Amino acid sequence: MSQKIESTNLGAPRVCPIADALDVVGERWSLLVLRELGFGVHRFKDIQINTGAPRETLALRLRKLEECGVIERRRYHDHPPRDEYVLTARGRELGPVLTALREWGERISGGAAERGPAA
Amino acid sequence: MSQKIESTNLGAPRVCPIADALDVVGERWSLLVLRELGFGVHRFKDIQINTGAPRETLALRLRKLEECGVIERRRYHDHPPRDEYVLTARGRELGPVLTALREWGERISGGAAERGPAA
DNA sequence: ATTTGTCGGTTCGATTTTCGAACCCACTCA
DNA sequence: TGAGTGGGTTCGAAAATCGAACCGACAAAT
Repeated sequence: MSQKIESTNLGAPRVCPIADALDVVGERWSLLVLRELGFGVHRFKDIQINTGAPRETLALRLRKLEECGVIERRRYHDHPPRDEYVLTARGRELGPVLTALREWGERISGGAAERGPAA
Repeated sequence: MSQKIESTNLGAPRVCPIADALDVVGERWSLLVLRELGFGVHRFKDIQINTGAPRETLALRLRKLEECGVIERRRYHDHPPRDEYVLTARGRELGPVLTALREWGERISGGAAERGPAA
């Protein structure tokens, strides 16, 4: 971040791909959901326990991520209908975000690193 | 993300550096604030306009980021007291997160890339 | 000299989001 | 048969965010 960018005060919020990305994955729990999928955890109950997300919020997040093409559902049981969730190619492209967050998080907590998704 | 990780259901949310990182920067507006500082925008009013954050929320975020050692205040005027905000070394280490988000955001929106902070 | 405008907040009620408890139904298992 | 599981949904409570208004110390305009 040594590159200096002119401040841009256009009187309106800056239009920026970072903001676009955060519109999709910036809500509470979304990135942790994606972390779990990357770890190979795909079922609602498991995602819910591992992230700590409340079930309704998790259901909302999964729905939104699916609508945005980041994840998709796969039926693993028909009676009753049971879906698991997997990353799409687009979702997998968020790997570098998660990796960067993990590396920064390791620095600030200085704790034991947990094996995470490789970029 | 080709590496397969065993699911871990310990009955409690997973302890993970990603979650630690999101505790610091995962709140609404925080990463956009850091984006602005990386762009060389340091003053409250400018950050506020460029991010679109409401002023109270922005004040809260700046305070928290300062407490977490991600940013610091610098006095640029004494009467009245006026501070601007700069990234600490720790804050600059979030560059890869912002870069990864930008790159992903560019993919999903397919729009014109805006010059952003270099990692 | 006076008035208006700017800045960086703070205050506060309204709105939105998140949360936790309870409920639902279709199964599976003891 | 009754208890448990899974993936939700419902709903009121709690928390977070928001937008409007206010504040005081200046600076700029008149």
